Amino acid sequence: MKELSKTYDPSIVEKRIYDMWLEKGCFRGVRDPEKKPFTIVIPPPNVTGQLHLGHAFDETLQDALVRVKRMQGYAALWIPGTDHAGIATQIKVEEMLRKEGKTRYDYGREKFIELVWDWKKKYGGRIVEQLKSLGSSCDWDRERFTMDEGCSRAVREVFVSLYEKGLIYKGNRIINWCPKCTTALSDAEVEYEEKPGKLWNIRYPVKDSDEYVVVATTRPETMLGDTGVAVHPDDERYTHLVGKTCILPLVGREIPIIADEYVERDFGTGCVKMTPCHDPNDFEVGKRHGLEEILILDGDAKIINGGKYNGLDRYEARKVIVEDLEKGGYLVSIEDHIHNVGTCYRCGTDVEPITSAQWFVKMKPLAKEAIRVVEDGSIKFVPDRFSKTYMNWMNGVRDWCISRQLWWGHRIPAWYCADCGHVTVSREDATKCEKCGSANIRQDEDVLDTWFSSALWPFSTLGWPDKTEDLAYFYPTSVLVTGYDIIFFWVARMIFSGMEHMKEVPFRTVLFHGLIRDANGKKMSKSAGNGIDPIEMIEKFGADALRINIITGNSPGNDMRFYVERCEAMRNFANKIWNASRFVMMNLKGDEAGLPAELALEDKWILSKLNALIKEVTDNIERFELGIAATKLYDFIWDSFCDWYIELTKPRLNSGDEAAADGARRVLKYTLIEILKLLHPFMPFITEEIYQGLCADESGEAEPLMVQSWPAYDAALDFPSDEADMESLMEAIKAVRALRAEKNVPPSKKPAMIVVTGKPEIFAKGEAFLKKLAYAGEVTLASETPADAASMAAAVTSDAHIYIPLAELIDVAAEIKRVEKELAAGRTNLERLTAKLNNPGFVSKAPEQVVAAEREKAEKQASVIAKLEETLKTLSAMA
RNA sequence: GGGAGCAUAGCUCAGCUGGUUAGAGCACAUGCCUUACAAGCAUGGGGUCACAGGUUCGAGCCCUGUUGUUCCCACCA
Repeated sequence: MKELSKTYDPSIVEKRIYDMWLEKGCFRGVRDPEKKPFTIVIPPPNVTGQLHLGHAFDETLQDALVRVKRMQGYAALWIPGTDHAGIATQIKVEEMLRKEGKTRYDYGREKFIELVWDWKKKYGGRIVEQLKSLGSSCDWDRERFTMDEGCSRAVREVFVSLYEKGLIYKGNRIINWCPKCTTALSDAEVEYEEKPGKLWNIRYPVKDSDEYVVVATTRPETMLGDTGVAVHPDDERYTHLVGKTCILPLVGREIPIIADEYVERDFGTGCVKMTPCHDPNDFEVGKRHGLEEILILDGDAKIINGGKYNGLDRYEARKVIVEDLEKGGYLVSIEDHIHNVGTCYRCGTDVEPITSAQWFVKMKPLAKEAIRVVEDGSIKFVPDRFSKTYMNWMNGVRDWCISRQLWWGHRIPAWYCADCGHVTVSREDATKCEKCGSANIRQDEDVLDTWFSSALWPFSTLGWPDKTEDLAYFYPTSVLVTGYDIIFFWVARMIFSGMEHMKEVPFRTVLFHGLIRDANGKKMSKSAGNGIDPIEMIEKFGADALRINIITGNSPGNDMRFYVERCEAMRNFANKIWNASRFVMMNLKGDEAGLPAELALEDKWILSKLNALIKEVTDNIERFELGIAATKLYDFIWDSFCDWYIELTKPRLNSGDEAAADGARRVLKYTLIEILKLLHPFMPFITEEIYQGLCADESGEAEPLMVQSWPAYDAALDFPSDEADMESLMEAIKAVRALRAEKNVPPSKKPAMIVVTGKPEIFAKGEAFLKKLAYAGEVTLASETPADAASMAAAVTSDAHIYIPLAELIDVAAEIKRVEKELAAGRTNLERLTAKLNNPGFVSKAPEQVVAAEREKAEKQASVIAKLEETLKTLSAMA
């Protein structure tokens, strides 16, 4: 045993404990045929990122699960790593260059990529260090990076194999384009935002006629790319115009009027301008009708192919074009219109739909298995409602645009032959065209979507595409813990990737958590300045306080608000545990091992409660109800153990009866150790620190708590009747305390107490407790009401009637009022219970236990009422 | 337009399979420096569990509807 310092200082302890775990290799995931594997892969944070509360939430849940399973004897493995985060990282480095007045083009591709790697080496370790400060028990020897050699090989293998299966293709299609990041985006990377805008109604004259059609648009500049006007085939207003052409204002181009069912007759005029290159629907219609495709925006969203408007930014062009339309008499009206604008999820810029040659993953065939495994429960979502979200998306999934016009990322392994035009897609870097053998080939400039590599994470981190032993042992992973906000980006893509390449689910269960918001319920963000830095919380309150704060009071999938005050409360909890442990240890002799042969009533009470706690907490964790488990631990430790049991042991510890004191010491130690084990997954540092002190041998060493085995429920430690007896005593103590508090009797005043009870054997055991916890002087047990009862205050419980002579404090009138109030409440309750018990439906249909419990309650209540009535009678006689 | 969540104490939230008189933290009130802890102890006040129906012996929990609120998906130009 080693003495604990007077106060707990997490900033010193946490570092030391973490290093100890590392040094002893406690985090290592080791294949063991005797054990069952339990695997978690970390959702890789952006390598350039900083730890925020979202990560803290994520990592804490994972760490708690891994630590529990490790203690339960699984071969637990938690694989850490980081994501190269294509756009995010490239933007960061480009921002750095901009400060020097440079762009990536000043350096060129190769040099720029080198700069990013330098940046990664310099700052990539930061987030990893921050994860460690949380106490994450990752196997750091297996740390991975989505662009390391192995992951890159996996990406290459997946790309080529999907290409060979015809599941990856290159096509000219409408994609989302971010003009600021100058790259294509996938559908998932576009965030829609409702913005107030305008609807411009524009008149398009019909050729060789004085008729015209009026079309509406929210983006007038796109008219430069109009190559048709569409009406509904059954719309009689326009049937005579179908087949004719109109003259595009300002441009003068002759464009056909076509009929297509896509058009809603009831919206606006029922005429729609067709801009195949800049609207996904128009693109489809255009394909059906063979409309010309005219691209009018370049990568920076400046006008091209637009005559005099060329070179104007899209929004400048909009202004000028509206002015020109008005001047030309083409503008019919302008209406206010709220519409959903797609914005880039990385930079917030409005995205433009643009036709462009990009690489796509064909989703329909891959979705099939991905749907099946969630439908048939091979993968379980917690909470289950997210499976619905997932299904909706997967059922309507569209092809995934995977090419990005960036430099930082996995370059697409496709080489174009300048001689024969053939595209060589290859696992090895191609040096010649696979068709004509020409060396005049050039690799595709684009890189893959970041999420393409993260989709492979559950198996690429285990060595795939090699058939490694790790892969055979640890795959599929057990649980994936992540926020519901990346269900499409990541979870869905891992599932179909796992099914396609491993023919097996990537994980059995997905535990979704919500977002952490600020105290006002707003999303935390740097720009809003409302972010709370978890590192600051750790420094101030300790990692354990942050962890348990995040875990308690939250149920799976729900968002939570972050309150610094709660962190403080949990720091206080840590302090409580610390001090309780100090108390236990300062009383121990050091030779206590195991439970004593003789257990006192209070020992049986705490052990029985502990036993129930073990069962419940284990069950809760099994069901991923970590918040409930943590709350139960909090209540047990603070209330049952500290506020009651420790106080209950004090009489024995100080009694001078060595056998009795030894019994108390053993139970204290036993219970504390069990508590430390149960709490360890949630508060790993402080529990380990205490355990190291408590269990240190002569050399000052102890096996780490984190590798001890998880407490088990033990039927031999169930003492239901002793539990009830103890609680009867506690009830009496509380009643006396309440009485004293009401009458403002200070603890220094220790009046005699006469306990009238039908259960003297219990109260005989409880005499010392009444003295210690209810500040009693002399305690006398009696079977009859004392003759001078009228001059005493009385605390009444179902098993006892405790008379306290506090003559000078007795205000008969007030006492009568108090007793009457209590009596009224008791009668109301008894009526309720009686009504229930007289209800034949209840008695016949409710389970026996429930009925018995209600009956017992009624009996107790009746007994209390009788006692109160008696008291009232004596009081009345005095008045 | 489709889907989902939430609505419980002054505030923030728990409430696990329907079963006491609905809990916690913070805040509030009163009294205590009781030899582990004032970052503490004890006691107390505070709730029509959004509303309306229904199922059930029994509903905060299950069903239907209503209102408010948040989010996701779709994108009628």
